[in-house]
Amino acid sequence: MTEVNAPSGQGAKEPGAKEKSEANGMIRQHNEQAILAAAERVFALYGYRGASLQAIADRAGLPKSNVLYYMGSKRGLYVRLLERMMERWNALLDDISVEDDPAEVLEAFIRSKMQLSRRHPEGSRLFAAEILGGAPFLQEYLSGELRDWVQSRAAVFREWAERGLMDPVDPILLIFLIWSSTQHYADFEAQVLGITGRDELSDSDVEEITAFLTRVILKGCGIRPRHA
Amino acid sequence: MTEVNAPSGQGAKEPGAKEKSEANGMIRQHNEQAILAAAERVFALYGYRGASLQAIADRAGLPKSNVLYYMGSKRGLYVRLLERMMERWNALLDDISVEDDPAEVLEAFIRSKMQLSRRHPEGSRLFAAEILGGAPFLQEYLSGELRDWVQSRAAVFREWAERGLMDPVDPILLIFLIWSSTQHYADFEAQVLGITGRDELSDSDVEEITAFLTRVILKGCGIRPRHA
DNA sequence: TCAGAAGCTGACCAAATGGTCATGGCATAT
DNA sequence: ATATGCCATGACCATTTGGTCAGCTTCTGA
Repeated sequence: MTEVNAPSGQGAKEPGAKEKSEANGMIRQHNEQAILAAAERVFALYGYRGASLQAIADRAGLPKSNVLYYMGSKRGLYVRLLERMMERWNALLDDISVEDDPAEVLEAFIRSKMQLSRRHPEGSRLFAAEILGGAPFLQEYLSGELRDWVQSRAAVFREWAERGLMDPVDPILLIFLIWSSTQHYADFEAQVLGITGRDELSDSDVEEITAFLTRVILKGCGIRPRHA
Repeated sequence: MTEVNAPSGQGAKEPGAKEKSEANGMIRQHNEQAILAAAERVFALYGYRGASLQAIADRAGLPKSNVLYYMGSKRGLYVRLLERMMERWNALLDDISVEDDPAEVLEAFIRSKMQLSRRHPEGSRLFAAEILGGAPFLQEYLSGELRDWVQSRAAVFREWAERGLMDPVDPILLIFLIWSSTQHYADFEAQVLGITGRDELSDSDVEEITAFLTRVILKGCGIRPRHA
């Protein structure tokens, strides 16, 4: 269920997080959204420790107390953002079967991962910062849920290889290759923009990158570009 | 010259950084090394803002004052680490010519980049954290020196493509692909270990990864695996 | 032997940190 | 009107931050 665990200490009471029956005031929803967006940006930029509630509050246009009022604590806010990002991440971990077409599956895989990086660059960077810092909050998720998912996907890839539909490459390394090469365009955006001399990536840039990665990776694994 | 520029403010006097003629005391050298190593780790874990001099001092086994005494300021220490990392990085940006063998060049490229991630994981993560935070200190380097290097390499790749030695893929995207897929094993080490269930990557693991990346990327670009 | 420099560090500082709380505003239901 | 509950926030707190400095020890050269 994508449960994020804190490395120590138990959760404090969080007034804003207790489901509020329903019919949340619009003001509340609006403010919560503003805080979450601001926090995602600030945490992504500075990491968990480097981020300050003051900076988040400023960016959300609210007093610091208000942020605490809604989110309870810095840690709670951070965990909530991580969980939101893990949900997005999980949403594209769809199921596949040995009967599917390798080319189609891998292309969809690359494309949806690329879209995730593009649609939620701040969230992607937040995730990256968390891993970079040793994944103190996500360790359990990584070695649990996510690991299982990777293993099951790897089994399918291996079966494909045995049926001669692709080269017998290490399927886990292949997954890492796809993750890293797509994630790169969110996490290292500053580098990409600096080197290419742009000030942002357009939709067509992203399309081109997706096509490039699909082409090179599929060919590199000996997958014919489309089923007949 | 790999000069790192601060985003604002001018450098303060740094007693420890002024070249000390030569014959630096062994104590000094030892302490400086301890501080640099500790700082690299702490900055990599928590980012620039999240890192505290106290944490660095503790890890180096020295009082906080001593860290300031050697390094002058937090900013100075950080810049120095970035410069050291950029030097290592530059060391593997060797020259190539259109006459070289594509397979050899790309394999060496992948291998040396992989070695960098392996030999200096903390430095790699420090670099990643800097880029993640928008590259406030490295922007100039990225859009200057590094950009030039990329462009010159790209020209060679294009020429190879025209001679039919490789597919006509976008050379810049190819460079990004190699950077991201190798960098991944330093920056996302926590994820890689969590998913594979190991507690560290052995030399043979690294060798296997290098072989995998070389194989897939070369084949993916239509480069025959070795010159005759 | 001794003066001066270099190495080192505890005490201290203003500023910023995450978090608490008493209070005030403002709707709706009585 | 008046009471009730949520919304909102300024004032405040202990702790930690990066950085300074006076004064200590240790080394070096004459």
